[in-house]
Amino acid sequence: MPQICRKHYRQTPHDRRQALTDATLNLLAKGGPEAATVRLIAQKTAATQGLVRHYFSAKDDLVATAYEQHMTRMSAATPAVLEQSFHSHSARLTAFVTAALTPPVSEPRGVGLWAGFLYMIHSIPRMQAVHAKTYWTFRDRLEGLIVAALQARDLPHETPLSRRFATACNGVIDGLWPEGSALPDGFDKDELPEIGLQSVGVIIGLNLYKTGI
Amino acid sequence: MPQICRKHYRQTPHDRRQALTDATLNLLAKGGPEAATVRLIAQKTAATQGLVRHYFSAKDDLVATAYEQHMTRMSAATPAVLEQSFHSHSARLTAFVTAALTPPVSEPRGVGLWAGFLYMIHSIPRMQAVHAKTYWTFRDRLEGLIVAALQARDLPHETPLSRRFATACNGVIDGLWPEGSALPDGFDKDELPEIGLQSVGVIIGLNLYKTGI
DNA sequence: AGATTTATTATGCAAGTGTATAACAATCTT
DNA sequence: AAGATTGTTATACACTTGCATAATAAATCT
Repeated sequence: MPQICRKHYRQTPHDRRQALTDATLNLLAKGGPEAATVRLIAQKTAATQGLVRHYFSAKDDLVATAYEQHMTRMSAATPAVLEQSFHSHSARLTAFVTAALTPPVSEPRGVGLWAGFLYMIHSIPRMQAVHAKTYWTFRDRLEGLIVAALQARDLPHETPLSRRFATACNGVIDGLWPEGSALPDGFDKDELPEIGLQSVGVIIGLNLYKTGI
Repeated sequence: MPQICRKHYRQTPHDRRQALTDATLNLLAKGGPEAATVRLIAQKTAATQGLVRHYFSAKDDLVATAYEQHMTRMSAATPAVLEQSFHSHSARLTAFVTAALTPPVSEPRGVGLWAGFLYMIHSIPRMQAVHAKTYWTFRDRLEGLIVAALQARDLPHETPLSRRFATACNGVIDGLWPEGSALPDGFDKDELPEIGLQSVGVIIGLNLYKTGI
């Protein structure tokens, strides 16, 4: 039934899928689940809705894929700072915590995405698995850094204690960045990272703030 | 055009509005913005969509009213524990923090609601105002308790320091309860409140955990 | 008791939603 | 170069959404 078709460019499947998931994330972050319609996603990618269906079996598939991609990126961003060499284990921990509380990891977009995905985490098993995996991975990595820092100073670091430390510090980190996003004008630029670093330090009993020893 | 109307019961405007906002909150918490449709809300209340429109000028009005009501309840629940008498300022602070990290304040529902409202906080001015007000009120109340507890022990409590303490402690509180909700099986029952209390204590330099001195 | 106001229902409507399908264009195979 | 495959488009469909309206029941007023 379609009579006239314009010429069109053909992109690689990888680029198309990437563009679609990116557009999904952008729309979700800005306007929530209600804004991320298939038509809008297609439009932002200069594609058509039919194309979306061609690359993803359903909308849920697209959204779950986008979530997976986002979490993977986030998970990779924070530990990336550990690639450098540090003069102490405390400095490594400091860099890690700071990275988690400053852009690009702690961008306002992230809160919108987190909120937009929250319901689906409960209903879509695939997303629940991704969430759990990334959360535990992050916390375990944090725990490892904490243990190393404590060990270097001959401080107690046995397992149940270190796990509590990691959970608490993770809570601080997860608690601070939404504040800045929901109340953009409520805090100074560096206020939240500073507070987070100081809190993490005092929780585990090391002075991380400023000195980084 | 309607021919036959069944008998119906007439409720007080207050009850009707209350039932409608309650149903809105329940649906929002469980299924997010997409699930909170006018028809479903009406159905859960044994009402019709026309009634919704009769009591609320538009869906935004209903949702904003529901949010306002939820936040008001939450704001009232935590300070309610302060009605009792305490033998020390530290004990007051301990009770306050504990209340904020245990049900009914820290119920799983709350996270869903918070996530469901997040976008609207940005787009609907009325909701932004409610959010900002309740947040600052909570933090200020927390700061007041912290100052009192520090003062009683002759510890430093000047303004810029106490504000940082309050922001950090608020971050801990806000960071811990979503964890338990997004990963229901990940933590023991009392684990998060304990960790929160210990963290808050160590941040301000008082041992709140267990002793409550 | 009759009139008026308010609450409630039933129904309708235009717009938007995700999904489905068939025609067409670009690329790959041989 | 012809055929097969796959990417791409246009269009249609059934369904849901929020909102609007007219009829009717219940309550209030005088």
